[in-house]
Amino acid sequence: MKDLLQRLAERQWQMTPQRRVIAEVLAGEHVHLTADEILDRAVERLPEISRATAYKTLNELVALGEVSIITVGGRARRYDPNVGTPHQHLVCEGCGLIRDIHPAGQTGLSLASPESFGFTLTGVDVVFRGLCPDCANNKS
Amino acid sequence: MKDLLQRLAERQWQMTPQRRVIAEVLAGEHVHLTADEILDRAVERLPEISRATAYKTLNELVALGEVSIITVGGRARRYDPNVGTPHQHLVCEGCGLIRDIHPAGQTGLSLASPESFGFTLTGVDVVFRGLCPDCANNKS
DNA sequence: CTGCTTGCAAATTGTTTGCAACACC
DNA sequence: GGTGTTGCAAACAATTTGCAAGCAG
Repeated sequence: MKDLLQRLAERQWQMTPQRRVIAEVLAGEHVHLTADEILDRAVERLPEISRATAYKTLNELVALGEVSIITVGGRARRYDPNVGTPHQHLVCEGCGLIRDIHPAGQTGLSLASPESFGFTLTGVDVVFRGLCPDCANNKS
Repeated sequence: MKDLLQRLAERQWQMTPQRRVIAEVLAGEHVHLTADEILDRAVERLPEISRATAYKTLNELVALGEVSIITVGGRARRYDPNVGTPHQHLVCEGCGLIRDIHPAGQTGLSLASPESFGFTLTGVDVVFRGLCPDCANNKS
């Protein structure tokens, strides 16, 4: 799948320095960051970017469907730029680290119709929880 | 599985009027409420209960492992008293309704070891997203 | 008396919004 | 000049905390 910046260009999304930096931060990291972490990294590259702009940009990317929000326990939302590649998440309950999992086996998790209560299904989120090796060692 | 109040009594959890009301609200509803909704229902039964107490009580129940938090999109956390019975969630993206699903087929969702990055797995959350019949009809 | 629970109010955290200033065609 | 973007500060929402007062053993 194409790069986030490429996809945005194709969609004629108006590019600005602030927006580019946000998109670059999202595309460049393989973990899933909170809005604040994204802002921190964006500020390193472009010190005059403001919090409001970061939030507005992120919300727009979500509205465009180019980024999705994953909420796993913690207080703050995290943003996942990896749409288009179906994947699941593996969350460390110790340190909050989130890894992407690209399932090898059958992904076709679905719901039998008698169980679906008449819902029109649009997606499934799967989150594995556990302890990463580091946290497993440091635990009492 | 036993009732939440029974389990709490067995664990010698100190009972108070406020705590009982919170536990009753949790046990009595089959949907998953936010802290505010729980507080509203608790206030109906016990008007002098305070928000801080509701939060403290909920956090304690979570710490005890008798209630779990589910975070699905929306801003506020929701509390799930239905621990002990493995189940999944079906969330309406229109109105936020959450239903429990007790899977008939394969429950044993697991991770192949080459994919687990050395994590010690403790659980899996599965959330189906879709539109409930009402919201599907009212949609443009 | 001692320890845990409660309630108020204030603090924190995460996110959104109103609005004036700006940049770009 | 009009449309859309930015940044500040203030508003908001959800949750947590400090602390004095209350209750139970």
